[in-house]
Amino acid sequence: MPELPEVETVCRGLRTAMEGRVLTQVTARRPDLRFPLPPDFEGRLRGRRIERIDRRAKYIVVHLDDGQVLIMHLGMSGRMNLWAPQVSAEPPPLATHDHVIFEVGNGSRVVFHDPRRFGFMALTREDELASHPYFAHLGPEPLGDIFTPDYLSQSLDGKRTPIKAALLDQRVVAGLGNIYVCEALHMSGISPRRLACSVSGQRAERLVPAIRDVLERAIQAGGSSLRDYAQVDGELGYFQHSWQAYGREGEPCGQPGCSGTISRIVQSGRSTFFCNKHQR
DNA sequence: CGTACACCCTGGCCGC
DNA sequence: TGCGGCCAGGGTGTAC
Repeated sequence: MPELPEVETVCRGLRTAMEGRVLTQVTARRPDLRFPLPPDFEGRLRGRRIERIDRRAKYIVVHLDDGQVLIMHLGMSGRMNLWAPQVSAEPPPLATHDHVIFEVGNGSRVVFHDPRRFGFMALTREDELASHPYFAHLGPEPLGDIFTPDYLSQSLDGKRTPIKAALLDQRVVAGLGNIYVCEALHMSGISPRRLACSVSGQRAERLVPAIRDVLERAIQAGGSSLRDYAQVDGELGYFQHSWQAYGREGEPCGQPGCSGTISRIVQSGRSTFFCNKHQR
């Protein structure tokens, strides 16, 4: 159930398991993920060495030694399950919704598991990556240097949509999802219904660090759970985390000094959780 | 052009 | 226990 911090955690796990190693075998058990897999998907990956694994927004970007790039997206329910020979004598039996299996040169195995099949994989080339349809229109990384209060104010200028929707727009900032938008707005005291164009000045000064904060703390939590999970069952893609607003309808607002209650509303078809006392 | 909404798919949970 | 309805963390295509 991945948002940016979960994808970052998955990337870190995959790096450990795969970077610098050869894909000895790739098996796609069904060709129809969110989009059809590219032609000869297995053959184009087999025998390739993995040079580097990056994250861009919620995409996992795998650079191969022949200039190809494997792009993976976990969608809503995608996970990666790791297995290595030192964990158990035999790999666990394949389960329903285990769609793609990557076998790595050191004998370990990575399995893409995705019940809802909103996840997808694509192949492109290094020199076409930036202009690829998935990447061409992405805004800056929320944890990068470009994403500043000034940048945010400018890019929200004139937008009459609610700030909640604007922050989910990947052209404004790339990689924010429903949970962390709720959390960052809660932390910075901004109403999700406020018009995007009115988030500038002091509000933008509060919102940008709040976004960084919630993401960084979640990545830290993921990092520590990664160690635990990898030891237990190698399952990447989900970790326990406690939210201040998300999923807490009817509970007291946790903000220090606020006596409000968390409400749930629907904005552009998605749940928004917020405190209508301190978020203005 | 920007915004709003349906849709892709499966599973879990809740109420009857 | 069984079943229908509702919900879910994403991204895209279409209609206005």
